[in-house]
Amino acid sequence: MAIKRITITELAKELNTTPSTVSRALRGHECISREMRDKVNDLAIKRNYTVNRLASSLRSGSSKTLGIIVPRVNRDFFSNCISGIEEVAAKAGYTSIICQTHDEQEKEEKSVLSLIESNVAGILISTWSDSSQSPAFIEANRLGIPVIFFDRATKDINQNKVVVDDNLGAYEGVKHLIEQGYKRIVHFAGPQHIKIYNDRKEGYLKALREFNIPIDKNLIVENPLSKDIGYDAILPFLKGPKKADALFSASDYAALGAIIRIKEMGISIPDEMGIVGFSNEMFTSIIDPPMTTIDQHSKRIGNYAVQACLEAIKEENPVFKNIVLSPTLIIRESSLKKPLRIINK
Amino acid sequence: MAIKRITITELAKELNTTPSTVSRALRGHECISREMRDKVNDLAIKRNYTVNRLASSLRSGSSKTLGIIVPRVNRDFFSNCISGIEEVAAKAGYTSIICQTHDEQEKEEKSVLSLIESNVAGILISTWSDSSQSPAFIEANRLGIPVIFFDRATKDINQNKVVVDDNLGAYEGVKHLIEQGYKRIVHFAGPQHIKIYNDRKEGYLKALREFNIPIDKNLIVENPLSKDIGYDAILPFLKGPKKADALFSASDYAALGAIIRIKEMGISIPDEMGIVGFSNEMFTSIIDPPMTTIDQHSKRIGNYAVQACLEAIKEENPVFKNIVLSPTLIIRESSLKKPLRIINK
DNA sequence: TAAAAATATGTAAACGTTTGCATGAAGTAA
DNA sequence: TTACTTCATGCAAACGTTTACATATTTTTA
Repeated sequence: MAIKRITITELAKELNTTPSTVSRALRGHECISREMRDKVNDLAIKRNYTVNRLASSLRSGSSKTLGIIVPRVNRDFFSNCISGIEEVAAKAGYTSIICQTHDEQEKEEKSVLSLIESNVAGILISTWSDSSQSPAFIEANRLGIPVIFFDRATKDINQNKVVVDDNLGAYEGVKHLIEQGYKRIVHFAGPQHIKIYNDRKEGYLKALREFNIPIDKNLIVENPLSKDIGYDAILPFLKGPKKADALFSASDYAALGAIIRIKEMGISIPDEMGIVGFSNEMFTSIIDPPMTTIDQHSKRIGNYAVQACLEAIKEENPVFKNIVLSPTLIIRESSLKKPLRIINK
Repeated sequence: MAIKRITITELAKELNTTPSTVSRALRGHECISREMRDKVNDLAIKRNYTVNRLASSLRSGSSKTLGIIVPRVNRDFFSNCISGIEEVAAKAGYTSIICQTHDEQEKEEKSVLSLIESNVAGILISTWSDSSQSPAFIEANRLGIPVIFFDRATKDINQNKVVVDDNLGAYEGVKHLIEQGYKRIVHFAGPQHIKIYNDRKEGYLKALREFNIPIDKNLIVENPLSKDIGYDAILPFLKGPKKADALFSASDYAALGAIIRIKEMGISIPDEMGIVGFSNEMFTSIIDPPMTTIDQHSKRIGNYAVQACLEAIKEENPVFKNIVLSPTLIIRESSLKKPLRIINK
């Protein structure tokens, strides 16, 4: 069935020249005469020649493929990062392989190894963070394959990172709640071994301290932050001794679950309960009420990450980069107790 | 900087044997003694050996990589298809390269060519449909690279397809609206050169005919079905001579835009206006009111598509497959005018 | 005990490129 | 004319595997 693809050698034969000349002509090597270059290119088009990247990469040792690893592609945040990466990568002639880990560390390890096997030129990863010392990463480092952590970065200083100032974002969000008059603010904190969640919690604490609001550890819930978990986790805070008047969730999804529960209980948002989420997922603007959240400039993160990666690929002795973007608070109805001032759609 | 990776040849030297033996041992060839096999595997692990897939694929001519092309990854429908594909693909030892076209035909062409250059074993694609005769696909066919169209399939009979019965889905959705007592049903139809949108329109017409509801062409709007477009497109039908009492949208996103507008105008859903969307995007269950929509079993589509692909890769003289799944109507509040009977969450 | 069969390993070519070096032709300077 | 450049192309090895075929060793059979 499979017809063999046409090769450089066949083109060469047909033109009574050699593979090396054809190869050089196709890549626009300047030491090939204009006449020969045109002849080769014309025939290549006529014969539907496509380069065999396997052979090309194998010989040249450089692969024009980037690996992207994310927990899952169907989060707006990640798919926007991916768009940001591909945008820049495509311009530089790179293709990308996308892997999903579903937040499983084992899959992350496997993905990295698989990308190494595929000879990627660089790896862009957003996931289990503290794994920068796991065997797969050590191997990537040993082989000189640059690894760029984006969003969820390792604490390790000697790594390339593009992150958002999560601490600042959380601080802004909580400060906003406090300014709106909320006092007992629940915090849905993610797993604390992941740096972003740790930073968000710190930002939460910082805002409370600054406004002299006593810190109540009972208000801090550490959980994996899914919609369903949010739905359950908010319950203890809706009445009884632990009753709170606001929620700052480190994830929009968990906040969503909470909102569903709160509405079911007939509690009013934002009057009785203010809500601030994190990530500016698409749904936050369309639910009822629209949710205040923190935008992380996901696409820009992708842009910067791939730029850093391409630089690291080029440079001989690359220096580790640490790029920090400032997030933006997007205020919507879910946290606007005071008379309405600004609403960003 | 880059340290060269360890090769099969170096393993061979260290064991005083040859590359061929090592190669066979690593792949568990049965003609290698157990003793040798163990020795090789132990050393490979010790030295962090990873196979070089470029070399391997180049030599063997088979690549264990699949190409996936979708309009965009951040649609629940597509990301679920992708999960469905990867699930099965990973089990069979395949990696996948994901490309986004953003609904641009040129990007689709480029993606296909790029996948061919990357020597993928097969291509799974959901996009501009009628391009099955474009140069890139002809080339893929010529090279014997199986192409599986999923969801958005070409009309061309001689192609592999995994689709949902869009006609049936639309029919069920519209029938449901009629049974609820709605009479003037607007249809947001997508671009009609895309088969799925054409089928959905046919399903809409079929239901009307069956219930003897006169077909009013003014109620059919053909547009690219984004949220913003839906927001604008519903306007003419909310008052005046064209006033309608229901919307069947071929896309959840356009329906969402319409809902936002309808609520802004103070019109009640579902009492004054019933809504049915298409695709069961995640947000349809959480907006207010929850939207009735049609689930396409996206993950299953992915499963079937990759199965068909793997079969086509194996077989010598593959037969074209045409798999059709039945969609499921998910009834929620947006279309329940009559006293509530069933609500699927 | 010789021959045949089975088992384990080695040899060398091949996959389609790229690239350092060599070669030949044409042009320029002395 | 000779020698030195410059320009365009060819030669051949290399990238890291896989694999058909050959060889060497052991076991079985007559």
